[in-house]
Order: sequence, then structure tokens, then C-alpha cells
Amino acid sequence: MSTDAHTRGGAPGDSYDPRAIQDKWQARWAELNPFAAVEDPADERPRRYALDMFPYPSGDLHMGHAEAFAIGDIVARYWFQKGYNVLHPIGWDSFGLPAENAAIKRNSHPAEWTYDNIETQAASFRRFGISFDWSRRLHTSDPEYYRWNQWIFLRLYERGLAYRKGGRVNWCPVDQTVLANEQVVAGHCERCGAQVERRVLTQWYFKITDYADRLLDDMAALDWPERVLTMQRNWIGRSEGADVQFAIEGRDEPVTVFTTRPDTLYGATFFVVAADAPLADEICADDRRAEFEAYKEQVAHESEIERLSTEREKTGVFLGVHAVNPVNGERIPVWASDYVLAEYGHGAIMAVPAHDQRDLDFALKFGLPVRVVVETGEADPAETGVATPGEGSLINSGPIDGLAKDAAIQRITEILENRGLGKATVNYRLRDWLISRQRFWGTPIPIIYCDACGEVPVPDTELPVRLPDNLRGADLAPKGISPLAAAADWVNVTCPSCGGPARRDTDTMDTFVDSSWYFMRYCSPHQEDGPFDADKVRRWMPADQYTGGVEHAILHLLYSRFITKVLYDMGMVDFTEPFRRLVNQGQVINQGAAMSKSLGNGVDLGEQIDQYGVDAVRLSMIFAGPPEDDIDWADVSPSGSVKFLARAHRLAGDVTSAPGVDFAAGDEALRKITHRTIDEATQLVESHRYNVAIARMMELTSAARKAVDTGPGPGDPAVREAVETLAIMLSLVAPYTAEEMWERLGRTASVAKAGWPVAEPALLVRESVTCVVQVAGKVRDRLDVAPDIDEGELERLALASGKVQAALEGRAVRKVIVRVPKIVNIVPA
RNA sequence: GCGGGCGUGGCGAAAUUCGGUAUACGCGGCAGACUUAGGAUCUGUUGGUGGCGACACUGUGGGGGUUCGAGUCCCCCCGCCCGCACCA
Repeated sequence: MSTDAHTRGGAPGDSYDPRAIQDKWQARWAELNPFAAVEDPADERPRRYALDMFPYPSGDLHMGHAEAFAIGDIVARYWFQKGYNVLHPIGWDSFGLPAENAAIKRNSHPAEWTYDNIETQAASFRRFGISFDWSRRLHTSDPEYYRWNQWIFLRLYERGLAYRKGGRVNWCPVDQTVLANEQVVAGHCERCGAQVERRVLTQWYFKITDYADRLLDDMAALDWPERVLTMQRNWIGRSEGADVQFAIEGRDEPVTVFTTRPDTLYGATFFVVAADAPLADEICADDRRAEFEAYKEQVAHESEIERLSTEREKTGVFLGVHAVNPVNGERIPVWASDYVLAEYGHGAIMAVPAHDQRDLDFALKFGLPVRVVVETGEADPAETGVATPGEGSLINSGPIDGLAKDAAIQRITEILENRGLGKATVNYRLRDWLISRQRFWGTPIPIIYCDACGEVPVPDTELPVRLPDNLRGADLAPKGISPLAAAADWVNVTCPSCGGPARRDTDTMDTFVDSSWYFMRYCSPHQEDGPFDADKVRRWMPADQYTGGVEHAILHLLYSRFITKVLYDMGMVDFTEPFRRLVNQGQVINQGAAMSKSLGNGVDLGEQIDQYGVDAVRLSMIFAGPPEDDIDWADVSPSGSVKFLARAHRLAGDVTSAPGVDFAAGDEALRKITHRTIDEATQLVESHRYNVAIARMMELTSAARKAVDTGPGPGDPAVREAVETLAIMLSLVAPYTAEEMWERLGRTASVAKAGWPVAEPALLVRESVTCVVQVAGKVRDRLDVAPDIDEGELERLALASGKVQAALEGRAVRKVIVRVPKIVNIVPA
């Protein structure tokens, strides 16, 4: 017999050996399959859908995955314990660039790397003890999955929501593909960090802008973190205002500008066109051409960083032409500048320097006039250099003089509309979703180009358009066009419409298309005649909780909401929002910084598990703080978690009463603690304060220990009740230990389905409570009183206290506030 | 600059719903028990200052306010984190 510490203080076999327990129960769970969702429509238990953001299969699971899935698993396991019919699926977001890069490097096919990693992660998930329904596993790179991406694409195409257009797009020079606006962060590629370039290309788009208002309005009903909702709101960027037409001298067509302040139209003293907009080129006067071209060149070469700096001085050139203010006929000079964005609004603005800081900066730099048209009571902007964008009454503005801002906006808009010179309108920052990618490892776009028929959709019956399997290694190296273009056999097809020679689209879809509906596929993952079974989706969706990282606050979550609304409009689903509640877990960091190779502060999940066991790692993550807070692994004590779990485990071995014993005969003091713990822990779990719930479990553990050692003893039924309660509650975070405890208690697996305990109200009643007695707001005494003590009696007791009298120092009592039974505050004169 | 969030012991954090014992629970520290030993385990203790002590004073970023009573509500300020960033 070894002198191993764990064997002291208990019978042989009492040692807590996480690894042995893990191996044992992993095998048992594989047989029991306790977490399969039940599809039987006759099953009338409440249904719950616990959804986790599915992983990308890059290598093994890491600490971040562990935390996210541990949190999601608490919710799922709690619902299982409550007896609900729970859907808790898992799959892989398995298309994407890293697989392609790995294939190039290893001279192999992306599928090899991808599916190897999926197997690695699947094994790790099983080891990590997550309560998945493994029968629903899906991979977006399977043809059985991506054929439905293509099917959904075609439905959008039919509805005019998928369309091709030419235009300036974001191009990542490293990944050699275009990017959606959402994938450009501060001018850099969201994935690889390279500085994004501009290219003019014809690409496929999804018309998400048609849904801008619904995407905004429907947020009201979502139980999501405020910051995510705010980010989405900002991203959509709705602003109300008016389009106003300005005639340009020498141009037949007027030019429209968007403004949120049509009330300041009389204050427009110049006009600015985005330097890189075609309009600037078109209207530039001959004698200004050279100067303009030089400026355009300069703008084209400045880096994003320079461009984005708000500190930077304004630049621009006069284009030698004039615009005419539609309301007063005034001629104002037209300038070109890079502070006006070609992509937003109409790429041109009316400049009102008195009431817009950017316009004022420009006016002061180039000596343009400043005219105040809103009397705000502030100093003259031309003098101070500070624009006055606030409220006030209109001046120098003809028919709208004297009106307040809102009335003025309304009036001037009417005038413009009546004269056909403008109209009230809404503008959005949101752009359509660019989904084409010039890469291989993704869903082929199901479109064929025919010289005779043009753009022809692949018929549904010919789906899926499979990726060719003869491209590998260097064939996939980025060339600026899709590697698929090199697969001549694949590209050249006959036109589905006329039978003539035709070519496939060689781009693949953004992988965010794959992930924008996978949560519906989980409801019927093997469906062969559609993306999902509508009845089943109606039954399970929307997801009750969605757990994952905040990095998807805009991209994935916005796209998923959009696709859901499109499917709703198609009559395929009966809900308009896919995720009721969203939980963003914090990051796992180490020593104050994100884990990174360059810092050398990485923590390996597998090593942590080897050292402390799965349960201790999970417990440490959950106990460290609220789910949304970052966890600094340097502040966490997994060995402390092991200690606690070993204590709980030992307790289960100490219980000597038989399973099924009548708890009512047990020690009342311990029973009260148990039931109070049940009551509090239940509320805590439901309000997602898992760290506090664990604190309550620790207290129950200590109470049970005391009862065994120095109280009613290990045979008391109350001890069994306490330890069984502990095992069930612990099963949410430490499933292996809980299962082993359950078995040691003589119960039958699985503890995961044992049923969440219910507190008996009679045991929640307190015999006495502590009443705090304050004098002038300071605590002077504590009294043990009956919970139902009456006010007069409590006041009398409080005043009778020697400590209170001492604190009063003979002063008269002016006032006594009594809040039975918890507090008495005595206010001296 | 705009928007969102936050600030509590040596550390991670409780208490914030609905104003009512600030620091639960854990880590770390200190002391003790059991030990050949302890980096195991168990027990006790642990905000600060003063006092042998019962205790007293003080304490939730700073300042002010409301209240019998404020970590919690209101106003101002300071600091930190996140998002957006010339969006007309």
C-alpha cells in the first residue's frame, strides 16, 4: 500500500483518482447514451435547445473551447436534470482557409487535415464530458451538408436576394481572396491581419440591406448582451434624413446628396465629392484636371491608418465647377476630398461648416465661407473653430426661419418634395454581404455561365455541385483566381438550359454562409430531401441559449439572423430570430495577456487535464468568476478544485445508510442546510451565477463533513440526503466525480438524469434570524429573534440592549425605524 | 470623438433585482494537529489602524447629494476595458 495522501482518512479504495474515473465513465456513457434528444412528437416534456457555437477544426481543443463548452454544458445538464427533452448537438464548421493552407504545405487534400482534426476534437469533447447528442454530428464540408448551402443560395437567387455585381471590393493580398465588409477590421483582414487592398471585381452578394430595418427592430425581443446589440445597431448604422438634389453647372443630371440635417440646407456654402468616386472624375473642369489627378494619386497611396486618423488635417482640391443650392439658387464651389466616402450615401455631400465639425475644418483650411443658420446661443464657429451641431432656431433660412430643428426638418423636406428636389429617406452603413471567395475549400457557387443563356442556376436535381477531388497540394496555391478554375474537367459543362458549352462559377462561398443555418440542420441532420425537416425545426427552434465567443458579435450572428428572416419569408420556419438568449463567455488568458506563442504563455488544455483531471479543470473555469468575465489562468487554482472534488468524493464513500432511506427521519439541522442550498443553488443556476452556486455546494460539503465527523454521524439519513443532493448539483460541472459519487452511494447511473432536487418549503423556514440593531446607522448589537416577531416587541428588545444604551450615551431617542425582523435603526436626538 | 461596460481585501470574487450585518466561497498568508518528513490531509485564523483585552475608529476609485440608513440611487470628476471611428 502506498503512502499516497489520498488514501489517508478513508477506507482502502477511497482515493480520488480522476483519470480512472474518467476512463470508467466515458465507456459507460457511450453505452448509456444518456443525452440523445427525443424526437417522438408524443413526448410532451418541455423542450429545450442548448446550442454552442460549433468549432473550427484547427488542431485540438484549447482552453477557450473548454470554457465555452463547460458553460454551455451547465445549461444543458441543468435542463436534463429538470427532466426536459433537451437538444444539445455538436458539429464542425469545417470549410475554410487553414485547411487549404495546410494542404498546400503538406501536399495533400484539405479534407485530410480537416477530418483528422475533427476526429481529434471529437475525442477531446468526449473526454471533456460534454453532454452532446452525438447522433446529430454534422460537418459543413460534407457534400450532404453543403448541397443545402447551394440550395439556399438558389432560393435567394430566385428571390433576387443573391445577385452579381461589379464594383470595388476588399481584397486580402495574403489570403488572395475578396472579403466581406464585416471581415475587414480597421483596414486589415480579420483572419490574417494583412492590410486590405481595393480591387474592382464582379462578385456575388446577398442582399442583407433589404433586411436592415427588420434586423434592427427585432433586436428588441432578444435576451442578448447589450454590447452585442449595440455593435449590431452601430454596424447597421441606420440614419434618417433626406436626399437633396443639387444641379451641377455643365451637367445635365442633378447630383443627389444625403443629409441628416436638411434643416441646415441654407447653410451649405460648398459641396464635396469623394475624391475616389467616379463623379469627381466626371465633373472635374479641364483646367483643374492635373491638380485633381495628383490629389487622387496621393489619396490612393495613403495607408488606411493615415486615412482613418481623425486628427489629420483635411485635404482636397477645387474641381473648378459649381453646384446650385436647390432652395436659394446659390452657386457653391464643388471640391473633391477624401473625407467624403465614396461608399456611403451618394459619395457626395453638401457642406454646412457652421454646424458640422468636419465641414468646418475643411472650410477653415481652404478659406471657404461659414454661415450660421441655426441660432444655438453658442459662439460663432468661424471664430472659435468649433461647429455648433446642436438644437436651436433657424435663421438666414427663408421659409423655415424661426422654426426649431425638428419642425424645420419636416418643413424643408416638404418643400423639397413638393418641388421634386428631394425627399425624406433613410441611409444605412450596412452593405450587402459579399459571399464570393477565390478559394478552393468551400461550397461551390451553383451557377453556370453560358455564352447563349448567360447566368444559369444549377437545377436542384443536380445538387450538390461537388468539389473536384483531383486538386491537391500546389494545385491549391493562391493565384488570385479560384484554384477551381484550373480543374478544366470540372469547370467545363453543358448549359442546363440550352445544352451548349458553358462554364461553372469557380468561386466558393464565404464559410459564414455555412454557419448561418447549421443550427437548423441539427434538428434533422440526416434529412435528404431538404435542408431540414420543417416540423422538427418548428419543435426545437429558436435555440433557448446560444453560447460562444463575442468575436462573432457582428459577422456570424448578423448573417444567421438574416438567413433566418429569409427562410421565414419563404415560409420555411415560423420564427424570425434564431437565438433567444446569447451568452458570450470571457477569454481564458494567462498572466494578464491573451495566450500567444510569441509571449510563450500558452496553457495546454490536454496537459491541464492530465495534471488535474477534467472535472477540476471544468470546475476551476466555472468557479473563477461570472461566465462573461475573462479568466486569468494564473489566478486560478485547479489543485484547489481537485481538493474540493476529493472531499465530495470521500463523503460519498462515508455514507452508511441505505439508498432509499426516509430523509424525513434525518437530522433536522443538516436537512435545513441541504434544502436551503437547493433553494439558493437553483436560483443561482437559473440566473447564470454558477460561480456562486459552486460556493453554496462547497458550503454544503463542509456541513456534511461536520455532520459525519462530529454530528449525527455517517448513518444519519440527512447525511445521505445532503451527499446525494451534492452529487446531483455537482453533475453540472464535474460529471465524472458526480457519477462516481452516485455509484458509491449505491445508486444507478446516470446521475445526469437523477432529477434536480426540490426544496421542501417547511425546511426553509428559519426558527430565528439575526436582527441588526443600529444606532445612527452604525451596527451596535445583533439579536436572535423569531422571524415573525412583531414590530413593538422588536423595538422594545432593541432599546433594552446594553450595547445600544451604551452607544446612546444618555441621548434621547428621536426616532426608531423597525424593519422586522432584520433591522432596527435608532436615531438619537 | 461617439457608444457599451466596469472600478469592492495581497489575488479571483460575493452582496447590486427591491437601499438594510460589506468582503460569502476559494486562492494566497499565518498558526496549530497528524507526521521521519510535508509542496499531502485536517483544524483555526486572516480588510486597515489602535488596544493585553472587551472593544473603538476606519474602510467598496475621488468629491458632493437624497435617506433613519448608500458598495447599491442621483450629480460631477478620475481611471480602466471593449466596440466603432471623417458614415454627412
